[in-house]
Amino acid sequence: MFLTIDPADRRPIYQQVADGIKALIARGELRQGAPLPPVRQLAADLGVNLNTIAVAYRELQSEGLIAVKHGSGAVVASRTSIEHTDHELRGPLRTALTQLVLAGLPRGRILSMVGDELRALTRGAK
Amino acid sequence: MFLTIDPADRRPIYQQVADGIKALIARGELRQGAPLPPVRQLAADLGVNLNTIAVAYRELQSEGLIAVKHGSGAVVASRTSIEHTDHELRGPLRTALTQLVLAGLPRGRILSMVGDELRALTRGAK
Amino acid sequence: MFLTIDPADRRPIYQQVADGIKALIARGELRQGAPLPPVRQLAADLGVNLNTIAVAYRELQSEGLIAVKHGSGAVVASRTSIEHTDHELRGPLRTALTQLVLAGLPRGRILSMVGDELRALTRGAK
Amino acid sequence: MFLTIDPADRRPIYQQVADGIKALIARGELRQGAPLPPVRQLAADLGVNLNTIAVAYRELQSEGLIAVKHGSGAVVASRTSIEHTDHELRGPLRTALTQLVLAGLPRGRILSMVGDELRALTRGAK
DNA sequence: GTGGTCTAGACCACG
DNA sequence: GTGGTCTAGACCACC
Repeated sequence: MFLTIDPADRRPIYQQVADGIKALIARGELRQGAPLPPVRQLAADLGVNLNTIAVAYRELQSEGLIAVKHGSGAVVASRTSIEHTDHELRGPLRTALTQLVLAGLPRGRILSMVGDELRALTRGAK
Repeated sequence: MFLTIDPADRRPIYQQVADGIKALIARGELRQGAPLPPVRQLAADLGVNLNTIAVAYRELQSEGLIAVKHGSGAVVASRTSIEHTDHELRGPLRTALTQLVLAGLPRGRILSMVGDELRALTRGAK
Repeated sequence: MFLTIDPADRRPIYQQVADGIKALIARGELRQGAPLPPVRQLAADLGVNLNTIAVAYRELQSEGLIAVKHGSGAVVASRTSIEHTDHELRGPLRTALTQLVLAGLPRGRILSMVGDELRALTRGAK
Repeated sequence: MFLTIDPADRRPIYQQVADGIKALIARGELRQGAPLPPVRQLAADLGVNLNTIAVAYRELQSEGLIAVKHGSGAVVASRTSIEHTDHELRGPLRTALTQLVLAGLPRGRILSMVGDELRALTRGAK
């Protein structure tokens, strides 16, 4: 599990953890049925509070991305697609792109950046 | 001024307002020197407290996007580019794209979505 | 924490607090990683409202001088240098020196005053 | 009269005008008894409201730097030293120096900057 | 008229 | 316990 916490990141820690795991799933590094590390271990590895990890797992579970089996840990769910409205999907994308445009990046540079990221994300999952 | 507050959005209201104005600037709907609505009016329009808008304006001012002239309102600043590290720019983009991939959208669909948004953002600014 | 509010000072309270903390950091009395007092405690100590301190902390955070970790307090950031244009730096210096000259202080007296202050500021930071 | 208004400057306009005139006096470009431009003319030259200039002149008058003779305009007063407590003088100097130190400028660079400014300020007045 | 600041007090989010 | 956000309402500063 390659997860890192960035103290400079403005997102709360639990969100960074949840987003990080989502990225691992999207990228195919965590496949369906694969076990997630125990809450206690991940908390120790990242040096954060146990509750923080628990909250992250709860978010993933409520989105249907992982299945938590009491007593035997959590595994990646079989269906790993999240239901979202078009509005919910476009919002963050628009915000991210706005930031890039305001930073003065030319359109071509932005598109190649998107291509890079997208390639990294869809490589494992094919 | 087309700004909306989404109660379901987890960002604080003042952030939604600031981001919304950033988008308007990036999109060219608010050009350099254009006046922003008075704090009190925008607050009334959106049905929020005056202070909430004031916080949004202060953020925009500290980022150099708007110039607030005490007593005569706020206008879009002449230089509207924000400095960011590559890391700060890639993070939100990666998160947004991850969400799209997890939603099961095919790569082509994502790329056309990005194209749409980018076109809307860079149309006005030429 | 030696911070004082001067009612005769024309700067707003939150600005005095932010400037005071900047001085403590510049002077090395608050080193990297050192915890800042909780918002509520500092507010009580200075006899001002909680929000006033919160605004000061937000300014320091947006300038990158402190890192605020939600739920566990604020600490002095690891990189504590602020970016400024030469123009932004010279302005306040010129204004301050003008005041000294107009007060009739001889050049030698002003230079020794600057030396005093500078020594105090760069002593702790080595 | 070489006075400029900087919209990016956070000081109110009347303060910029007053400070600018103080600098002209300190630098000796405006000597004792020299006439100041009429309020209306200066307002027109700078493109600001008439009241704004009036407020600036009022500040200069209350500090004893200029003498306003009803009907015949304002002139630089004969005694152009301002009474200030040591505290009032050191405050702005400390704030300006703190900014320089936090910007990461080495001590030598700061001292030469002070020397520059001081030389410019005391050149005319000797 | 404009924006800026501050207070008191409530409630939420995070660790 | 920490900080964050929001409200209502007051008063001030600027143009």
